[in-house]
Amino acid sequence: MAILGQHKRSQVNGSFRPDAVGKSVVVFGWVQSYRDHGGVVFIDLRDRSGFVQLRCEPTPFAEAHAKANLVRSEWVIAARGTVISRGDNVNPKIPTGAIEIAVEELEILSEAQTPPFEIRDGIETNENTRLTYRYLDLRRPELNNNFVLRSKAYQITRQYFTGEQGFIELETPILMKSTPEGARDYLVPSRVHPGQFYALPQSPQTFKQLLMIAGMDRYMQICRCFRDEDLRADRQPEFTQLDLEFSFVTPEDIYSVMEGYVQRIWSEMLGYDLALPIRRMTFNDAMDKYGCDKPDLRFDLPLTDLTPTLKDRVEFRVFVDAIAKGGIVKALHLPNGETFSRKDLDKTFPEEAAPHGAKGVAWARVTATGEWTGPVAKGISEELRGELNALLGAKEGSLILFLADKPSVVNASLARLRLVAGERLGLIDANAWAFLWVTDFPMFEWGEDEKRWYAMHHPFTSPRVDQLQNLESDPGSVLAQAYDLVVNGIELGGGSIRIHRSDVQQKVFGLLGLSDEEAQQKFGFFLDALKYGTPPHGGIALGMDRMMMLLTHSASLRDVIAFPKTQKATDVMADCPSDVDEKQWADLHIAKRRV
RNA sequence: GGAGUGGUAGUUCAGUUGGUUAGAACGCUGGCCUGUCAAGCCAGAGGUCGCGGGUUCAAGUCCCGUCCGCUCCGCCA
Repeated sequence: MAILGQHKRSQVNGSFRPDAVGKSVVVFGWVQSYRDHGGVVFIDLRDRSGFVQLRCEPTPFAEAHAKANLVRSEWVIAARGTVISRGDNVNPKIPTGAIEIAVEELEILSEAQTPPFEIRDGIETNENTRLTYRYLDLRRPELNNNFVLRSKAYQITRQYFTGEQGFIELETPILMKSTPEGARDYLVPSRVHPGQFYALPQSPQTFKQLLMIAGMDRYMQICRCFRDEDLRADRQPEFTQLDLEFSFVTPEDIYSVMEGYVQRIWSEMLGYDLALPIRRMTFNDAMDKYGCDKPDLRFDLPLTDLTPTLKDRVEFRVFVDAIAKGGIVKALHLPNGETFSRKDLDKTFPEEAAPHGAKGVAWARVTATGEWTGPVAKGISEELRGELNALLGAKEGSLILFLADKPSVVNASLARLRLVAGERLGLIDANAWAFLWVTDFPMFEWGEDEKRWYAMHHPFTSPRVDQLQNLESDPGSVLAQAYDLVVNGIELGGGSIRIHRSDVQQKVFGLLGLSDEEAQQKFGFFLDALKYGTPPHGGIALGMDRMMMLLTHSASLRDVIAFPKTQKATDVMADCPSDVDEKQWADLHIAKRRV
């Protein structure tokens, strides 16, 4: 007689507690492990919720016991029996450890091959093997639980925005128009229109703005976005954004709604009480003090610009040359400098800084009398040294790291060294949450390669209204009404107040090197729409994958995406991308190029 | 496009200066065992050393090329 069909599942396996003792129950699951004592057989039966121990004795249920002798790891079985107390044999290490199920009937639903790796937490397995057998990797409790949490976060998100804050959830197209600027598009060839292509959205940017023009007022979507760029531990080619757009708002209104959101999420997901308001810092301050636009503020260790102090007063060759070429000299002051060995100075630090363009890392150690030792010491007068000690707060035992180069290299290198040093000095509290709004980004950055301005955020971002007059005369000085939300040094999201005037939008396109004709061809529909009564509006998008990475303390995005891609953007399980039939090529009017 | 790192049993790894039959742990298979819970004890099976080429009397080990995973730079409005 079959259990499935005759009986309903009583409860999930991880939920059994002493109050269930005496109940007749039916459970389903995978065999986590079996322990055959010759007589009694114990089976740990796992499902998504955890596992419960089954006890199979030869009498009086001989048939169930005989089947229990056959089962192996990862077989799928059903069991019917009675919950009993374990008496003196309680296992305090597991939630269901006070009880077990005395099995009366056991049914084998599915046998299983021996899996290529054990389905347990804490098993180190090659990423390639894990991804090839992703369905088995996902069966591991730790990974499995990430997706239970992800589902919970989605539910809280919808409740907060659509249930409480007046947003409506709307969908935007996946097949859309390819746009210039920004990341490389994934393209989809059109069968109906030979030689023409759709693009997958990098983000639904223009559509959500059109929804504001359409009077939707507040829009929310948990949407998939696609960018055909190279991958990182925190970057996948397809990823999920919480996409939001608000009408009739200032940045303050958006900060306020978002702060309420992250406070709610961190509270309900982790029981963490986030103090509001979230700290703010301008882009310029972030670059100046921390060398990057997403500083990890779980610890301080600020950078100090020494250029004005050193200019014309220093003989150390590297500094002199850098300043002469228009570069800068910045320092990272590390208290407890004795933590760092000569090997760190000669090898670790230069190797960490090199990928960011640094040709070397100069250093000085500070003695009890305020003297310096190390390569920099010679070129610095006693007076200047005293000034620098005061400026940096350096005292006995301090280590000072110097970088001299063009600003981009100095900042990127020292930002990296700051993280390395913070970690080595034990300054990073793994349980801390350092939230930060980075504000006042520049509108444009200069691109040397094509000798033109690029939008730092995106082309729809509004400049500060009081700087509109400088848009053409001095684009580099104009600040954007843009903001990023940073958590522990990770960019969780970003957004801006948008341009809602057709003439300003056209002017910005012009600055980005789009002729009126091109602008009309690429964005004509959008420029037209702006002319039909556009509410002032703005929005933000949060990376849901990155947020789950933070909430689950995962080291990689792959641990919070069910079916992620490898670093070469492939799916090794399904073997994708792959060849397609000649017929498909023909249907799409595409010819293979001879290579 | 570039840099680094790894690829040896099903899994994680060790493998010395190039030298006998490539090892360990876990897993797997069989046996024993009625209170285990990462069960225990006994026995056993299991290898294209990523792939191709080269040097050598001899290559897991050295050289060249190539493929794949991961981390990073470039790239990511």
